[in-house]
Amino acid sequence: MSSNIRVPQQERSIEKKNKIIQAGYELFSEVGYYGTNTVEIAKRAGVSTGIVYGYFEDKRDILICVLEIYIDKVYKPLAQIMERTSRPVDVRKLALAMIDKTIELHEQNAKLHNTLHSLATTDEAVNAQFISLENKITEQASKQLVKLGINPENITEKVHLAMNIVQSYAHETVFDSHNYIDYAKMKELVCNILVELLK
Amino acid sequence: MSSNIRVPQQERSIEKKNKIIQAGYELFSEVGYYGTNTVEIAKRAGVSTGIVYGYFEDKRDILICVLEIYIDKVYKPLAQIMERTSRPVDVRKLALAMIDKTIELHEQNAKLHNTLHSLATTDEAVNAQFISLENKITEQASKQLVKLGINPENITEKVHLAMNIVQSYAHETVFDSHNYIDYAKMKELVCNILVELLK
Amino acid sequence: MSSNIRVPQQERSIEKKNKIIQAGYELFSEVGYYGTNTVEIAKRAGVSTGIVYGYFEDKRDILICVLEIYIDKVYKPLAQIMERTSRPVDVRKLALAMIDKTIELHEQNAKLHNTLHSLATTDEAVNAQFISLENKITEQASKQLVKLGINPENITEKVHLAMNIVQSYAHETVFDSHNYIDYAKMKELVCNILVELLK
Amino acid sequence: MSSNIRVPQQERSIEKKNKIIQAGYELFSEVGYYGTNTVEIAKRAGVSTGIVYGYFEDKRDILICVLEIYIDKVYKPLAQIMERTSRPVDVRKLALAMIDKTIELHEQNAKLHNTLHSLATTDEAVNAQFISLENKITEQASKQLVKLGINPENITEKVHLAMNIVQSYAHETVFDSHNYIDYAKMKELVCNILVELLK
DNA sequence: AATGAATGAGCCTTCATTCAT
DNA sequence: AATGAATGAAGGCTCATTCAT
Repeated sequence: MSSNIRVPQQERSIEKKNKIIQAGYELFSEVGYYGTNTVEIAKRAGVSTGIVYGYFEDKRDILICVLEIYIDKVYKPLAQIMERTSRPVDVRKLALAMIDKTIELHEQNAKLHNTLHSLATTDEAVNAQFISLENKITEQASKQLVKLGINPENITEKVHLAMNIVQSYAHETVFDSHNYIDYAKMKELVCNILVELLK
Repeated sequence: MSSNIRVPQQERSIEKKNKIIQAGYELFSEVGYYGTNTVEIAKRAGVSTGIVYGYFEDKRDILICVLEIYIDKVYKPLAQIMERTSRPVDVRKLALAMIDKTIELHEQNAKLHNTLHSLATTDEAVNAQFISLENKITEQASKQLVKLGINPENITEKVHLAMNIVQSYAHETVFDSHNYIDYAKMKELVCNILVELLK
Repeated sequence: MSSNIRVPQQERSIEKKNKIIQAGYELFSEVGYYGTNTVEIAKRAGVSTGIVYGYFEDKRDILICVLEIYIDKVYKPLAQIMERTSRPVDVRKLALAMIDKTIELHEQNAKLHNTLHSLATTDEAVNAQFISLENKITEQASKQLVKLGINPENITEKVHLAMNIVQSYAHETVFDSHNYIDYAKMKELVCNILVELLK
Repeated sequence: MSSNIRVPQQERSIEKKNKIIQAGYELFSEVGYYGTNTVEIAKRAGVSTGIVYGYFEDKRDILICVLEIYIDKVYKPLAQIMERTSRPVDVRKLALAMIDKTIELHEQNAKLHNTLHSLATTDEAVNAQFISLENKITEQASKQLVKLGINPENITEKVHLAMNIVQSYAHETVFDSHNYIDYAKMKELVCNILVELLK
């Protein structure tokens, strides 16, 4: 029963719940969801196995909470950049800021990102969360750009596409796997594309 | 021991090995790597559980083979499109062809793609294969484009970026999760970007 | 240690202990001993988990107390019927009264009865309590019947057997599982047997 | 899936399945259903834990099979006594035979009987099996008695009641818990009742 | 006397892998 | 080369009991 799950109101409890989520965050990042077991999560969080099930329905429930944290971590900084942008917009500068922040976020979360994305294939709730995240980002950015005077024609498609391109690029850069690629040059290309797209 | 693994020379054996790989391919696609067990793979392949370990070292070894097949399936059709393109190049037409083929490939393999990508996070060999695939595609496409008269400046970066953008778009379209997106319009945008990038 | 178990002398404490026993009574009845957990008992009793172990040694100890209550609930009403019977005895009427009361008791306690009986198999103390209950009933009824002028020959055996037969019948009736049985007719047969037995 | 459960056709397999059931039979008898764990069942059966789940869906499934065996063990001998009785019927002799056989059966199975009966409270399938057993015995005995010339009036009720009385008595005797009871005398009383009931 | 969060042993079950045939 | 029954370690989860407050 979901009703048996503790909704921690005391500070200490919230702290403990967060510790477990944090432990899950780390372990899922390091060795994936299936490479992590509940005993390990408990150990890392510094609690007993049993109490984990005092705070979470099951292992998947921890994942869902980790996902929430992840989404917050990713969404907020990007939203902030958009919010803080004011007229007149320097699209190139804005693009650059978004790229750099996305890279930074990816550096911290790339492995978890992959793990979560793969689980989205089998878990509808996880998938739904991801979709909703993209919705939120696209919507917020679109509105803000229009407000800032960007041509509103097909703005949603443009922004969504821009987001994907930036994501792709950040992923590339972080994993830095292709040594024949000049990532600085590529960044410039990405910037150009974004500028062109939103002009 | 790797030395105990049969290298099937007899026709029948090769056939059987391929059946197992095919079964793995299907099951990993349908329910993911961790949702598949070896008994199920054997059953689907129409062989005994035991013999699976006559052809493969372990479950992961099947995955590696599935990955090879996957890579072939994805690489060849795209390479073919490039090969068959001849002067004078209509970049827009070529871009469109690549997009459509990528979408088609994604439609058939998207779930497996996700599964494999996530495993790449924890399995270096899987990761390496993916990187090598991208290398191959980029390299081949770059050479061909140069041969066809496209401006060779930063061609590798351009092609790689183009690839990523197409991938992103294909993924979006196939999963079609954002109902506020006009995917036809977005495709046009993608085409424009590619044309601009490679002109 | 048994010495750490509080013997509640304060009214409030006794009340609380009884509440726990009552909660145990209900839950053991509803879902059996193994289907009940101590957290649930505490919740139903309106006390904390911890304090349960202030009043009881362990979960089994609660069971023992529930058993005592159960025995009282069953013994007293039957004893009363015997006590209140006076000369001249109408054996048929008495038999009927006992049958009806036994049915009534069974209706309220049949599931707990089963649960307790099964535990008697593995728990000697539980078993002893049951035996002692039957002893008490048999003894009291025998004495009373003799006092009322019933033939004392083998009276203990007769009474004990009569008890068992009534029990059996009550169980049948309450669970009413065999739809081919005319329970009213069977009741008549039981009555006849008892009358014949005690004449 | 039930389809994954091996239906053992090979002799060896049947043997092994029976060994597991036998182990369950013994352990459930000795320490009850909840006092038995699957590792113990496997150990006693001389097999591994895993293979238990090759033959049975889960622990409860073993119970169901044990129940089937139990029912056979109880039903067949009693049915046989009825079958082998021929005209002219000596009801007292028949009653005695049934009593003695019931006692014998109880001696071997009383503890399991209790365990199963208690589980019937929480498990509808177990309960249904018990009811069906009683149905079978009653029906068969009734038919046979009528065939043998016993007065058919209310025969079902009479037989069912007789069964219950014999059961009760057997239970008493086997557990021999009341040392003030002369069980031989009581047996005589039971016989008288049965003779009277069926005359 | 009381709370309820915390503990951790133990349970049922799964599944990659091995082995007797 | 092939079978599929068998193994047993490991995982998720529960719950009687304890303990810090």
